Amino acid sequence: MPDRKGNNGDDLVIGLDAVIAAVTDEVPRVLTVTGARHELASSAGRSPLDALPFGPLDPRRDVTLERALRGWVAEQTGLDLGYVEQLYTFGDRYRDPAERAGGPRVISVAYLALVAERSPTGPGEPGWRSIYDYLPWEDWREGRPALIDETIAPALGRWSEGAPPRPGFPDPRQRVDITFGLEGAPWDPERVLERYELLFEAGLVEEAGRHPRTPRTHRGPRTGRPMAQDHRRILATALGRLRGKIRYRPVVFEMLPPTFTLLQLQRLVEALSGVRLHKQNFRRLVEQAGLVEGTGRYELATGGRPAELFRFRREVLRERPAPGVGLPGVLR
Amino acid sequence: MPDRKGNNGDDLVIGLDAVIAAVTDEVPRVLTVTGARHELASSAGRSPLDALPFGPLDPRRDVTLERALRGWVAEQTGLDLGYVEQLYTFGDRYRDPAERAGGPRVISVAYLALVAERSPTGPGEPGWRSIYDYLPWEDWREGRPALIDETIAPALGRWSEGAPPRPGFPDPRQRVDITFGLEGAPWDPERVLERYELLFEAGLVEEAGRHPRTPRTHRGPRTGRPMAQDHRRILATALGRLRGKIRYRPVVFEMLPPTFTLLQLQRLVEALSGVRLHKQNFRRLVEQAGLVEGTGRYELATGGRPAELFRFRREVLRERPAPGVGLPGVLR
DNA sequence: GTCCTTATACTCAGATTCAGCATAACTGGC
DNA sequence: GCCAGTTATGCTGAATCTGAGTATAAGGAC
Repeated sequence: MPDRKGNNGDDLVIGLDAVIAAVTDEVPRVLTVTGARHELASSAGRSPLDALPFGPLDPRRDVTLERALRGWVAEQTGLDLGYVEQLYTFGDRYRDPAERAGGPRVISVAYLALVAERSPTGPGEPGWRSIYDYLPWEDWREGRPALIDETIAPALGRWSEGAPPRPGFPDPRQRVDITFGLEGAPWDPERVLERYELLFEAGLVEEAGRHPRTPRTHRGPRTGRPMAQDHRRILATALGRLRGKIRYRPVVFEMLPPTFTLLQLQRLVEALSGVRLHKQNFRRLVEQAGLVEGTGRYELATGGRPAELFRFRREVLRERPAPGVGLPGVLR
Repeated sequence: MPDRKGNNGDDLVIGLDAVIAAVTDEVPRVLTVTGARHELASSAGRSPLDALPFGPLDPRRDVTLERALRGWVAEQTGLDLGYVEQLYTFGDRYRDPAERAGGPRVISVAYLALVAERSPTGPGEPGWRSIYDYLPWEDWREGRPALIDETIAPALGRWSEGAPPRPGFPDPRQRVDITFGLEGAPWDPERVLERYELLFEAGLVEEAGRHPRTPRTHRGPRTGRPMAQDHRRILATALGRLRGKIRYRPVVFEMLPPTFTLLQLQRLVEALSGVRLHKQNFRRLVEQAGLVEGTGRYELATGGRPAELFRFRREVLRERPAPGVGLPGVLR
């Protein structure tokens, strides 16, 4: 594989970052790579950080950004991506630490891809890792994570006392409660990015310490597994977007086999949204939205009564204004 | 103003395109520029096309993409942008026709900005133009636009007969009906981009004819006012996104004066979404969502009973999971 | 068979939405 | 001052949707 850098030998590079998500064993996973090919500039002998798969754009050859992404993902991991959507373009200066050493400015166009998990192959030690390893406060399926009560809430409480009030934000104390669902405030599964950014501001993620210009971080406990560069921010963006999207577009079916039981579908949505759903209501909503149709075949290994196998009705994709799985019946 | 090109003298440029939207006189408008500074490469003596304001990124100086955008918008138009959000990054090859003549590959990060309309100042003849000049089929406030029945529907009908079936799409006839709300299908205000792309595929917008690789376009009647490059596609993306967003985030208040009547607010939402709303229900929804609070002052020049002036309750921005104006009571 | 487990059908109360009707408060014409 | 016209605002009843169950079905292990 030639090292075709999207670089033009000067001071600007466009990169394509991929958040490739799958769910197995009710764990939402993301494909990450580790190792030197991302020159992560860890000063001391720190172990190399996990990174999202990354590929350059070749302005001369790549016809579209998305096609370029599909191309190098296939090359590097052997994965043939199905559903792909553009997420966001990240371009802050110094988001790649190498820029400080005179490296080129790197603008990354991030994409979100959904696949049914398969084993990737290829160089760079790619592997599937739980998204909740990186964002452990996001999984509320077993109730509020202990991490929040034991670590995050106290640390944010201390931070909010000394935090300067910011224009456009309510007072920091209230902001913490609302963002993390404390003090009776409801938990909003979609505010993933807001939560990550609050933790970053409060110095509670390792990445915050890397930024020299960060105002006196309180150096509280570091939560979650860190990633290279701003990749954890990108991951948070992706999870938030995905959680929002499943409510109004039927994207989750991309992550399932052609036929599935309704409980499989429900567990998938729960894994991604991080909350539990009411079974009977979930079934009702999915069925009467016309998203699925029964096949007449049955899954027998349920541990109980056999479950009918359903398939996704692809027709609805272009049929109704806004179907989507919805989150019917979030249990509180 | 120095001609600081974001270009690095080589084969790749990052540009920032701005869709700056405002509403006056119940007409949603977009700020456009015309003229030679966009070297639109019109071969013959065609009049120069309207374009979105565009500025380069200086990789050495600009700290963030958004700040760069705010900077040159202020320089070029005198506008101080309030609400700004990143829209999408456009990077197809040849989206800038100058690329064919050996020009650099231009990747554009498009932003959506909302302002209360003011007169811009600056070079390049900027001006506010109705968004529905460019996308006239999107305004259903007076019922289905005659343009659809008289021109678009017949032309798309002819096209759909000869169109090749595409994988993942239902048959072309059905796709046309669903996308444009024909044959009893509901009109979905948010599918702006889908509609533009369908018209493009069918050769019903002028831009389609510019692409040499477009498969035999049917050369039907050209609808809507064309724009430079792929700017009309960007505008369609922006309008679709905005229509979706007002349903779940209270962004429209950025486009209003500090105090306003509920009818002003309703007319604004109607102008953007392109449909009429049920007055009493709109009022009820907005009020009980806690989005506004009365000021006790009244607007007398209503032509009838005076209307109370309200102000936006900024607190809700970080309060509730998902407020937003919503489209309560779309009249059918 | 009994017990355990999961699947699926059905119910019922409460909340929300839709579509109006009714009334209030102003202006302008006379 | 009264009337017609206009806009604002309050309120209601039906239809629909949602939340949280109860009840029943149908498999496996023993």
